[in-house]
Amino acid sequence: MEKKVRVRFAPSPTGGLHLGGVRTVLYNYLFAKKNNGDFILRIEDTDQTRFVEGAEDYIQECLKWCGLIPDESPIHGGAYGPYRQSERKPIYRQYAEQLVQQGHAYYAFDTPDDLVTMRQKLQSETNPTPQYNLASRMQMRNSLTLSADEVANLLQQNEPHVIRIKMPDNETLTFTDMIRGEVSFNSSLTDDKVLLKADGMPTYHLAVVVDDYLMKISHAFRGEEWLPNAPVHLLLWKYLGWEADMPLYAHLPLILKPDGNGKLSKRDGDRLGFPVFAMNWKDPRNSELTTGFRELGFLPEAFLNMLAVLGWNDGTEQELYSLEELIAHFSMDHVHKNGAKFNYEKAKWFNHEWIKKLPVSSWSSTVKLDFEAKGITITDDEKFKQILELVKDRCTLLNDFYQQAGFFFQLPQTIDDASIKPKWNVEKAMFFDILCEKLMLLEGEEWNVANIETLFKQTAEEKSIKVGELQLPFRIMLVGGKFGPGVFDIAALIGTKSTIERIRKGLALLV
RNA sequence: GGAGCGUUGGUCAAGGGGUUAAGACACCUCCCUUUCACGGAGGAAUCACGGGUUCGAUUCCCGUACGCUCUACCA
Repeated sequence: MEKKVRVRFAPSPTGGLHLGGVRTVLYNYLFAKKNNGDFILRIEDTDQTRFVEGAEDYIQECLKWCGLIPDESPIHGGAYGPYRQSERKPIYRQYAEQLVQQGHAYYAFDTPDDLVTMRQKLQSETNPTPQYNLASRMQMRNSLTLSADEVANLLQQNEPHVIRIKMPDNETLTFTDMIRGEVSFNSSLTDDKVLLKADGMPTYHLAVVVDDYLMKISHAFRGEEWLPNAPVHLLLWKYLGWEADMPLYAHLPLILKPDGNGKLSKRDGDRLGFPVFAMNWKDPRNSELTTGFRELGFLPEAFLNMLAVLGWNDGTEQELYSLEELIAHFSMDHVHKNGAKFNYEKAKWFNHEWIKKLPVSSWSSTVKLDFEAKGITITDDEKFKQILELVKDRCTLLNDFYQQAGFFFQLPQTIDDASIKPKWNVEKAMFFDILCEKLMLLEGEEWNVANIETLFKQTAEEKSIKVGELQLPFRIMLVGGKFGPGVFDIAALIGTKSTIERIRKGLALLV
């Protein structure tokens, strides 16, 4: 019987959702969609000490912004709930106990101090990080070394304990990774990982296996950092008797820091001046705010597109993909094996391309919000869109529009008169005076780009001044600096009154 | 230290025994534009090293180097 493709989104809510996390979710999503499968959003909150208040909602909001999950929360829906690991505690205990009974796991009563002591005792030049493994387990306080009675007694007395897997001696464990092909490990080299913690919560190792089985997950994608732990998971599937149902694993390459080497971290973003989180994240523990791609003015389309091709491509020259196109083109065998350095310049390029590609109406409301936050009220939406259309070629981020188009709605705050003054003279002042008078005569429909330009050039000719020498002063008077679209376009859009007002203000400043 | 994984221009990368080794970002030059962009034309720049296998390796194999990840009652 063919198994339905079912993948999971399993972010851990320990604060923020970084690029790698979103990309893992994205590949999960693309693969599921491509194969008409389901996906499940599961919250891995097994680590209560790092679990952060509000992070769960944050993760959902990020994924909604990206368009990867529908508006109604999938955490609470679906047939395989509950989806929070903290709500599944009894389930994990049951399987952990089962493993103990089968002899594949054991109770360990060692205190944290005991572990430290063991590590110190065993530490040597050739073994800098001693493990709780077949070499040391028989010297520890566990159900392998204690008598059955003692163990029963300790359990009876609620003595704090964990359940650890008993790694077999010298077995070769092999599995096929969707990206890397056949990978094998020697079981002796992995330690006896804790499966169930003293607080009754499972570790990731137990939880993923149990959840993946119970939720009938067919494919599991996760970061490459999990590869060394795969043998533990493999063994668990085997010991629990579920080997036939084990999902296909894909260990995704890491996203690396742009400079130097190593995994990209939040700190790198702060240090180098770019975001690493999808959205703004305010850590409730210290009120520290980390800016996200969304708030910086990224389009979700661009964000996803950029992430998708950082580690995957379809073998063609295409670089711009919509979500639909990604679904159509995505294939796991084109996912790279090696990590990729994140390049913020390229990320911005993607955003610029998407600003140009998407209709203005699909993002104008976001820009409108930004304008309003900066004190500009938009009353005429049509005109607003017209303006955005005019300046979008020179905007890389949504937040750039304020700089590129704010002057359409308010007089320039400052005038870069230093750029005019060196070449300013009486003749030019007279030109602008005359220009104002002439411009005032243009009424109604006559106030358009072509007429303004003609008038401007005619007047320049009459005064025998080169048009080029007059355009820069005109621009600066209108917008305040050396930026913005064509001067005549600007004049046409801001209207007679405002144009003349700005010229007069400029002239007054240049006297 | 050990294990696993990786290594094509500065970055992202295509290709995968015979190629002028695609393309994109960034960079440089020029054109367009008397702002800045956009757009157009061009340029510089790459197969980590050493051995095999082969008529022929960037491509396959083995080593070496380098990098990364893991080596927790974190995920």
